[in-house]
Amino acid sequence: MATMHDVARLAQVSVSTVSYVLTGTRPISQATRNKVLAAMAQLDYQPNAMARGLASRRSRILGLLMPMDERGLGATETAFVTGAAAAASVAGYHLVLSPVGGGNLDDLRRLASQRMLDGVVLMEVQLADERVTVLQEAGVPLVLIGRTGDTSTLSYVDIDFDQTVREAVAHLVSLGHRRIVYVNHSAATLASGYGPALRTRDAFTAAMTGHGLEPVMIAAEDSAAGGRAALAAAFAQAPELTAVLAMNETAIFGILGELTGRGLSVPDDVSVVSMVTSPQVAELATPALTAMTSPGSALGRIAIEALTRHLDGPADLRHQQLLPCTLEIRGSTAAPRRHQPVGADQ
Amino acid sequence: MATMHDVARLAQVSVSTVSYVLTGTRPISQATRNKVLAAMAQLDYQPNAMARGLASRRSRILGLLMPMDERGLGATETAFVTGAAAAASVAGYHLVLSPVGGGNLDDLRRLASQRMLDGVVLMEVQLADERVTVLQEAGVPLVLIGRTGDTSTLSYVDIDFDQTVREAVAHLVSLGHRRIVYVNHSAATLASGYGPALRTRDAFTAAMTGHGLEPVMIAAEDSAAGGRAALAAAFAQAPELTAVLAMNETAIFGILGELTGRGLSVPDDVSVVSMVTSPQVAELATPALTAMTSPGSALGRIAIEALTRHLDGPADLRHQQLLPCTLEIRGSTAAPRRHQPVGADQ
DNA sequence: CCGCTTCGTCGAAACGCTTCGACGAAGTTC
DNA sequence: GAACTTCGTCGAAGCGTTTCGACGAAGCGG
Repeated sequence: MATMHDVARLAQVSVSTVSYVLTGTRPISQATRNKVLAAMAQLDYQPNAMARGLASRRSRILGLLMPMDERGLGATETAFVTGAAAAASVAGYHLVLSPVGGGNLDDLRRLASQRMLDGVVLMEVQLADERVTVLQEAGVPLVLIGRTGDTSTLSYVDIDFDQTVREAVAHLVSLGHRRIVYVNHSAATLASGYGPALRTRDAFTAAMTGHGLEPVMIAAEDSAAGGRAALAAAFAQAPELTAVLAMNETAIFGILGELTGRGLSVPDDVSVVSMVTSPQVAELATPALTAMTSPGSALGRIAIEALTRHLDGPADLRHQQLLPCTLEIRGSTAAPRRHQPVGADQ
Repeated sequence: MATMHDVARLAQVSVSTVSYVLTGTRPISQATRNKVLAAMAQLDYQPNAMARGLASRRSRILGLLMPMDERGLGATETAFVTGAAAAASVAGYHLVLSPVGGGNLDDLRRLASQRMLDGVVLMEVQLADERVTVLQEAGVPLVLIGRTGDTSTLSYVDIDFDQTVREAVAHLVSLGHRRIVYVNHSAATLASGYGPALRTRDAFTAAMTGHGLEPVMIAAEDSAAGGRAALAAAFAQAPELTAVLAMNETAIFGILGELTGRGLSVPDDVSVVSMVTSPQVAELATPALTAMTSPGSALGRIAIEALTRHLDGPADLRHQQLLPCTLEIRGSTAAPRRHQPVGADQ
């Protein structure tokens, strides 16, 4: 494996000149540059990443920190990852995937102090997330996917849950639905401070109230069975419901199954909108689900772009951006079969 | 940030002694070791990964090379990734996610020559895969998930498609099915030399022939529509079919939809087995799919373990292992409604 | 044409670690 | 007790870059 010395010798210049050609840190005459470039090509030279990292104190490696507590990633999280990987590659960075659970803060501290990561994207951020503190103390540049409770000082990208819920509700209301039930994540998830669950809850209340409707909400365990149970609970609480808005990607197939089991047809009897869902999953259902499609890979990409801009550029600006999910109308929503007269829900 | 020099000074020993304490390369007396350890703790010392990598010529970084041609990863591929990430973390390695498509072999060459990766796990291996050659030439230790055509010299982990298909067919046959159709990936995918498609095709032929049955196979595009079309083709070719074995995870929901559309019930009229499927996806269908569950995260884990063993251990053995998918019986298979007399299919 | 900046290049000192050879001090062997 | 080992430690030489100060050679204003 050729080193810079070899290149310098062959091109008959000093090592530093070769370095300047490579990094562009100082002006080099065209003639010299060509000599060096030729020598590099001839020797098939590739700079040694470790040496470069040591000398320059920048590894050109970014970390993607994802908790692995739960069993596997959903389609949305996977999209974060692939989007981030692609963007990092484009920006000339490497992306290391670090499964650091919420528990092992020490591992995180160690990782941050190793000076291997130029910066970090943090996934699945909780409203109060200690990992943020640890990383900030270690002085590692940081971008969140998701938000903490106090968003003032940090860079983040997140889904615009407010806007997303508003659009979903507007879609259903415009079809004529008045009695809409929101199926959220489980009570335990809510209690743990899971941002999306909390924000959509509030957004749903606001959106429904805005339309002069009563917000009905049910918590569902993250499973098909949870979905079935939630739907039963929903009917108990609001027998005349005509539409379900579901945040819980895992539960939604249980909801559909239970609906069919009760002899109700989708969308004729009950309309269903799935929130923060990937098209792939939405297409799996029969009928295909009208869904708020999450901007998954865009989130990953934008997070990485914000991070690299921060690292490469001189400006130290923080980047805060919300992306709404986009409404994709498929077969699971329609006007309610029997039009509910306005006010019938009280 | 404290360096080794700081530790050495505080502990009143030489730098090399500190290094030996850290790496265990040479014997160090207990007294000295304790002094050093105390100094490290007091200074909150973390070794600098880049410096260590440069000096030792081992980065403790592994690469996971996944092509990103297609739109996103399926649940099975995602499981590879998370399994690999977790295993790498356990083994004390970092895992970088490199989206190197089939096209940019130069990128791969560059990556391999940067000496940043101690070893590499290659996903989505084709029967004839140039990436393998490139990596071998660069001298990068390599483990495949999947297999090339010539398996003699390489380390790999793969699904045991033979065994998987055999079990799936045996399950259906034991229920009384005689007329079984295999829905494979698209003709284009077959032609491109996609191993799983080719191996399952052959395995299906063998398994059916072994039972004295005629193997009927259909290629389906990777989409719900592709599944619908495939099922139509299947009925054209074998009107009396009572069971479908589907390799194509994407197409299977189309198959189910088309079945329902034709007024056929699953599993009463037609049984469906999904091959190489994750439980999450299998649970999404109604009824939940009987499936051959892919050992996704185990594959990722084992690949990484084989790689790290090769790197850390002295033995230079190659690791070749096949894992079968496991049959998980859910609601989509049953005995055919009208028992087919033996030999009815000729 | 003299002092000034700018340009292009060089040599050398880091960067923070590993590893090799060396070398006393002890312990062993006859 | 002389001749060897073994043990524990040290100093120094890398590992392959980047980066800083320096320094001739031009280019330029006055």
